[in-house]
Amino acid sequence: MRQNGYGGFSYAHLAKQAGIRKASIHHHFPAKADLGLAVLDRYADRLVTVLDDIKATSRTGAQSLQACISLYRTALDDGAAMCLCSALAADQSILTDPMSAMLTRANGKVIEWLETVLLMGRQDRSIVVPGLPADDAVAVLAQLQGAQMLAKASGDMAIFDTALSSLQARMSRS
Amino acid sequence: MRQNGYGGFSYAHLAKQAGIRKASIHHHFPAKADLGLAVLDRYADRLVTVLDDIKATSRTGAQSLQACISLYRTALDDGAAMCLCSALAADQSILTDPMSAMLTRANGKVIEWLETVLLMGRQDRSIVVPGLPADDAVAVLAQLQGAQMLAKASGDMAIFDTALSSLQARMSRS
DNA sequence: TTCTGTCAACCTACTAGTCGGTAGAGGTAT
DNA sequence: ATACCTCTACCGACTAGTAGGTTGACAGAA
Repeated sequence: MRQNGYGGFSYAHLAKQAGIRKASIHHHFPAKADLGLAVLDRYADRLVTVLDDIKATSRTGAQSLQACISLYRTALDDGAAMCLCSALAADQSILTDPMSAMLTRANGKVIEWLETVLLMGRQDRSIVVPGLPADDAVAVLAQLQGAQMLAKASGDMAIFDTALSSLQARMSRS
Repeated sequence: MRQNGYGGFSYAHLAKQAGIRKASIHHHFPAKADLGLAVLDRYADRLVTVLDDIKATSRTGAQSLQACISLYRTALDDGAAMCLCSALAADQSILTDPMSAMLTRANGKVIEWLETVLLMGRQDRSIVVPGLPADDAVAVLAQLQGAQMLAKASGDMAIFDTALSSLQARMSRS
């Protein structure tokens, strides 16, 4: 799903990779939407866990944000994939309502996390936050996801870091 | 293509909307990739034209950038669609090489335009440009495309403006 | 121990429908 | 006559999804 989007992967393709038959997947996930929802649910859970781990082991807000950026760069996987939330956004028109709602919730969780990190960074003077942290958090997520898209589209991973240059400029080295 | 991506639209769907048969489209565009390339080519041309028009009728860099933001907001079409370059990025894995190359070129054109606008804005003091305009242009495009994605994913168009808050903060009112 | 029933997991084989693409007939305007 | 365009009818491959059978592990009773 992260490589080809929601409409771009099939039970047949999945079955071949897993070494089982299509029907066996249908046994566990009757409809494609069930599988999609389960994958997104697990993804959102894991993402929150990783982000919370980052915050727990970082001393400054900038350190947290830097680790988050690295996470999104790694998720690019040399242009093969992107963050699931970005990949699903493009296929939003074919998503079921539960999936669409969970996608919004997942994005919301990341935005919340970014907001706390920006607040922390403002307090410890490691990040420059011009406006409301709640608004800026949305802007940062947009820049992260947009950077992934530009890098994936061109196949040039260096674009990812360039697209985050204005964000890096707001952070102090540590 | 802007609504459902490259893999998400079909000759059958297109034929029904156009009121002709599938085969007639194949007469003009033998393969789907031919149609995709033609659409992207025309899109890139028109985009450049519109952007140049904007620059010609704007007095300051900020005015140009503001008009560009409006353009991307309009392109969202209440969450139904997004910029073709963003829509294609998600389907990058199924794009033919010519399409992929043209996508990169199209993004490059926009980045070039943004760079000149940022330079202008820096000169007339209407935009704050922290680092290299060439790098910042990539960052701005990432933020624009990311803002579209977040807004489309949630169905809430207000998210688009929120995601551009940090960009707006760098521009002077006019 | 051994028989029996239950259950999840998996399989083969199939459905209806869609995908991109093709062959060739027929119409139409120059 | 000859391009040019649109059509009907079709192809093989693929899509999600279903029906029904096989396997093996486990639980309880004789």
